[in-house]
Amino acid sequence: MIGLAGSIERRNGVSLWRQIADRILQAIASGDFLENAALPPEVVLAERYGVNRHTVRSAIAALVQEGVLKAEQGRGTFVLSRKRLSYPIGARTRFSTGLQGQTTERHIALLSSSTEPAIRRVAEALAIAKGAAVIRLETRGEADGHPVSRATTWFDARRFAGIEDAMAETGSITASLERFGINDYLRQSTVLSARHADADDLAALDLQPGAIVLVTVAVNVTLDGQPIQFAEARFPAERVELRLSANE
Amino acid sequence: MIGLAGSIERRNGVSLWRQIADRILQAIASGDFLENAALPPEVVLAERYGVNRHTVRSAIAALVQEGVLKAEQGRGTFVLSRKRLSYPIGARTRFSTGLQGQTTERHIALLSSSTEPAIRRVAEALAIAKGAAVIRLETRGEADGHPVSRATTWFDARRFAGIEDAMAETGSITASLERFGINDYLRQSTVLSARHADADDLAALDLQPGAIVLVTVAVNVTLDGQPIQFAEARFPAERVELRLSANE
DNA sequence: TATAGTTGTCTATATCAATAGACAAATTCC
DNA sequence: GGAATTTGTCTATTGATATAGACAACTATA
Repeated sequence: MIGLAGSIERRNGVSLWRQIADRILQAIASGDFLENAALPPEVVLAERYGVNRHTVRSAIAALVQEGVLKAEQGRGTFVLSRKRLSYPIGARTRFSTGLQGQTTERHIALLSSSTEPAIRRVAEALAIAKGAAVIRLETRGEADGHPVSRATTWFDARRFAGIEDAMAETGSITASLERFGINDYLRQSTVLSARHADADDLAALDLQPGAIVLVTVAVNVTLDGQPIQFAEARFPAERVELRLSANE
Repeated sequence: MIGLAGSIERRNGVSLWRQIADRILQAIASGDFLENAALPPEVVLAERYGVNRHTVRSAIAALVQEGVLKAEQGRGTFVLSRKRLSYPIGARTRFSTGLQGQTTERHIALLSSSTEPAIRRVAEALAIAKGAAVIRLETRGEADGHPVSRATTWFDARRFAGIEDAMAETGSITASLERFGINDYLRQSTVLSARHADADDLAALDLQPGAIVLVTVAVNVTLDGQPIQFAEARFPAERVELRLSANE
């Protein structure tokens, strides 16, 4: 459904207020409301969704808490935050350059790093032996101070020893790979899915529980096709959309 | 998070049993369980997620209802359904050819059609005047008898008058466009997001309420760049993943 | 200054969600 | 046959979710 409409389901394990909050977020993110625009009054929303006014209030309260809406007694409820960020995905997907023009500042924060044996899917993606040592980086992408992605990245530990230090210093995957003599790389494959955010995502992305994350699982390769990086990234669906560009 | 793990959130508007059902679905879809494999016993799952056994039972009951699991008293609970379908997206995205090899039969069912004035976003996408007549098709993609997508598609009514009949006959967008002299077309842009399924999606895709859908908004163009089709498609996240291929 | 329109707060009630414990029923395996 | 394991059913209790109605507090404007 496009727009604010679409009906609401009961007894599904998702509370009515959460469903309504989702709808409102969706409408705002799709640009159905201008910034600072007033939402329809609570009574109208309640009637539109066929629920009690208090239920609508719960949804609004959650979004106010989240910083998306601002309620003013006597006046109305107003939209604070803007459209979703549009994150481009293609052969030359790069975090920083992808958000140019939409944000003034962006970087990748290294949350933690570790060395571990590769589980099957990591080993297959990187074309190394199962159980071989890999470096795992836990990172968060930030734009203008807001978290926009949460990623887990694996590198072959033999080839990229110390890449965690490079990441911590530079805040950029591209810059870190340059230190290992890789000046260009391509995205070989991306697989896309979606799910509810787990506790880790919620904390790192500053989400309200119940939020949805888009999940990309990707392999980056050198120009001659050698896999160098395997990553699972989570994007908050209410703040980010993914744009697949035909060119590149 | 990769796997069955990842913790559970309380007081978020999404019930615990729904969150656990999501996790189990995710794990099955990612291939963590073979077909006919036994799930860990309820007591184990309850401990793993830190909830009461009855809560796990609610999650399992929902999945049994949905046809994903089968519970047998005294024996265990078993996985019925298979891995997710992997739907490729690229410059030459086609419904039928994309699922070749994964399914034996697929077609697009026309649910309804209508002619209406173009709203702003449709007009912009098709590069026609706002309010100009467009044909809207409501369709469902089916593979081996199971619904895998639900789409709303718009065409310029002047250029594609009667395309709804072609769709009803052929069950294919590609075949229908051929009747209008279009033998090849490219996907110009795809924008990807995710949200909870609304009532319409739930019914058309045979989903349990609370399910998540992946949403693609795409424009198809002729080889010389003329927009011919604008579409919003919804895919059940628990049954379909989107694969972005580097080539094409 | 009234009045209409809006958000905020309160009380009450019913249903759903989650926990807790106990035991029955079916299966598997010794 | 008997023990261990597993799912199925039942009762009871607590807190979250949703409905209902009434009224207060604040804003804008006629």
